[in-house]
Amino acid sequence: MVDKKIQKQFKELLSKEGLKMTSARLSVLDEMLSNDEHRECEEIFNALLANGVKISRATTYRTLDFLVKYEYIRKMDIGDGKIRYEKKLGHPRHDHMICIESGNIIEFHNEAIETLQDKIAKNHGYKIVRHVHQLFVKPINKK
Amino acid sequence: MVDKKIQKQFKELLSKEGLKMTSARLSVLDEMLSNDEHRECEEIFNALLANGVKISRATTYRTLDFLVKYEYIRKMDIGDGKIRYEKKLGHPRHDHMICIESGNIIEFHNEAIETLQDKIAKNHGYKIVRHVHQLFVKPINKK
DNA sequence: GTTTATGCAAACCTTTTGCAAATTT
DNA sequence: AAATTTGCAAAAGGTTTGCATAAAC
Repeated sequence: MVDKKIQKQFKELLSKEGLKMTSARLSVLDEMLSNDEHRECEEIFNALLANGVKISRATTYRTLDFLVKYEYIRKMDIGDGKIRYEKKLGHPRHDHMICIESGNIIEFHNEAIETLQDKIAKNHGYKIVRHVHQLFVKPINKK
Repeated sequence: MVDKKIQKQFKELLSKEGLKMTSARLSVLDEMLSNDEHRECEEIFNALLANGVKISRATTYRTLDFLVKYEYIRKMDIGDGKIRYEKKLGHPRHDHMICIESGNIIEFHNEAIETLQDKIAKNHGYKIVRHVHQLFVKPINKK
């Protein structure tokens, strides 16, 4: 179950938009905050059903959108035709390294790269709003 | 029209796979090599039609796949639900900076970042096969 | 009691596919 | 002549949408 404090903030965000706090929305929030995987909507939807939550795919999609908007979660696209969602709240900033053999997703963060990125944007007269940095890798010892 | 040398190499690559050189394939190659934009299949298909090339969407998709495989072009996905293709042959390695206000795509390259990336992968026991690095930016003077 | 949310199924949109007809070698 | 390619339209796959019913305020 979601922490009471978080639940309260969630309700306030919803109200601010004229939206209602429903059990479906709370279930999706709960599901997303208690899992650190990078999952597709379909997987999240199935996890909810498996936990006995009565919800539809449509509501799952709609709620994930809201959670992305308010930065509870992040939407990621590694270009394989599947969109994944991951927990963002209380999760440190990071980028992704994807093993092309196992499909494993490893998180990394490098301050020096971030600094260089900012410099590049600045040199062109821009500032970075967000970025995507993905390394597709394979184990060193393999051919 | 495509350079004779390139056309010959293209034909050889095709033969090597038991594929035939057709006017449709040559037209797509020509269209892709003579344009530096980052375009969707639909835009490329329409450009071909506008140039009087008789081709179908299906063949355009099929040929783009072949061109990606043999590195004449690159497939890119900036996560907006549209897949774009850009010329790769004779085009230097680069990453992308996308202006979220104008949609403009600016290319950049930074050797120091590449070195850091390689180091990160290596530290995890991996080597990089390819990477995606996209900076979503907005002009500095805007709010 | 109003208003918003939900579930369902249909619609969407881009990409892929099966197959008969056309083109290439 | 044999083999591959093409165009067409249908299928696919994931996401969105319209609408009547249900739930929240």
